[in-house]
Amino acid sequence: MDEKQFLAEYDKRQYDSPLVTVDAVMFTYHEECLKVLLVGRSNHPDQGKWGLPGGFVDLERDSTLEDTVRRKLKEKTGIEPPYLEQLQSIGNAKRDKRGWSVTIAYTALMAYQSCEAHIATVTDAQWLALDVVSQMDLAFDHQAIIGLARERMRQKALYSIVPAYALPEAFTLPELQHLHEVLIGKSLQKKSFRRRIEQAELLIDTGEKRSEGGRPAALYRMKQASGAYTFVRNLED
Amino acid sequence: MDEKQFLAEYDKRQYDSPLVTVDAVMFTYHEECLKVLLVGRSNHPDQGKWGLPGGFVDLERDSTLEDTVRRKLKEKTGIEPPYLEQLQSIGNAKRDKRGWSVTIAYTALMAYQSCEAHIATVTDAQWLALDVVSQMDLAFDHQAIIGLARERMRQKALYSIVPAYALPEAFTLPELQHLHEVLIGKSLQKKSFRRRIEQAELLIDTGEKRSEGGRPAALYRMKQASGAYTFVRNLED
DNA sequence: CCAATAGTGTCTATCAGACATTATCTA
DNA sequence: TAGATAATGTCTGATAGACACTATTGG
Repeated sequence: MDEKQFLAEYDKRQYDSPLVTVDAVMFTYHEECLKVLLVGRSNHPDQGKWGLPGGFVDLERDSTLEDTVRRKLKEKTGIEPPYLEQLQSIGNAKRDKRGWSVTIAYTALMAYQSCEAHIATVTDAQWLALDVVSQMDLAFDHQAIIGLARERMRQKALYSIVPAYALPEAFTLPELQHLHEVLIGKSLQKKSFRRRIEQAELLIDTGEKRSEGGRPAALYRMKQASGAYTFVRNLED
Repeated sequence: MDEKQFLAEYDKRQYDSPLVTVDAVMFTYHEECLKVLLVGRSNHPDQGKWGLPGGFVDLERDSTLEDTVRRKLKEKTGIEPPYLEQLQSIGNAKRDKRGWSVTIAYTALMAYQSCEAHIATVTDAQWLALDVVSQMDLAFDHQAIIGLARERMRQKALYSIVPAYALPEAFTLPELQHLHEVLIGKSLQKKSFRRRIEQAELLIDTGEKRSEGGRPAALYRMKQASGAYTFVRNLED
């Protein structure tokens, strides 16, 4: 039998295969704390619980897994996030009551402001502070997935400025530093923090300032490639 | 309708879902070069081509994705690899002629010697040098997956001694250094390389030596947790 | 002895940590 | 002016790179 004939006769329905979903851990930074986007589940299973935005791949509409995530996130936030990266896939027989299930989990970052208006119009999606979320009973294994995403972001905070995608396009260095401090879980030396960013020329000074009650801080925005930059030397853990 | 009833009536066959496979990029180090384990495909699609070991999740036998990979690798090599880590999932409508397909790709490392005898007994699996493989026409997108795995290992060589899992249990420092050099693609200062490993106390001196024509080199083995250790400062790229 | 390979001594350069000092705003 | 926050100066310590040197084997 040649391949053409094989493919013509192939019917995947005769093989049992796992459920396939994607889930996104969307972080932002607002009011000095890390928040994650949760969605109220309106369907079984785990109806009524909060969980991560995500869902089934639509074989017609999505041509890649990332299409699926972007589509799901756009439904909830109104926009596509400026940072989206695959986190990890979790697949086992127990995580979903409907049966053997695989989820491809993503981490995403966006500014609180860029979807504030959209979120306000819906009741089934909201930003929740991470320390509140960790006390909640979430759907499926979403609590564990959030834990994985958080740990990954913590690592990134040690060797990159990826967390900056959780801020508005223009931000101050003290603001970025505080975000890193929240992620890493300890305070940082501002001199060290500024020095490495300056030296790597990762940010552009917009020339504008923002005042918080003292000396106004310079507003910066990221250069195009800055998300991909990694420092050779990590901040201390 | 309550959840119990929902689950009783749920039939996943009514929803179209992607094919789900796992694939493993198994590296080893032998005769001064990096090799990857390839398997000759005996079935359509891409029958006759070489590809990565892997296959469909067996919903009955496997209770996690990792079970699937370990099972597939054991079939080909006779043993389970000492290092196995999820690499990335690739899912899109085009990568498999049978239709929308997701593969969860893993990177694995093992010593050449530990499956040499088993591999010799089969004709459909063999170790191939990476620079040979890169010229081959492999099944599906496996060439690209190998590229991803290689890049990940290159990164790990800069900040960890994970590559040591591609060596026999006892190995010499010059041997490990050369493996890192092959991965990174440039030569390293032996002083720097030794110093960081010594200082982090990652290896145990077995007391034995191995001679290669000059002064005999000390044989070491990894401590238990050494694979998880990351240096704060990377080797230069 | 020489050739080959393993391993050390030691200097320099880089960069994060620490912390004191200066700058610039508002009330 | 004081209080607050932003930004800089400068010293120390850790560690990677460079490279010369010594050590241990086999001919």
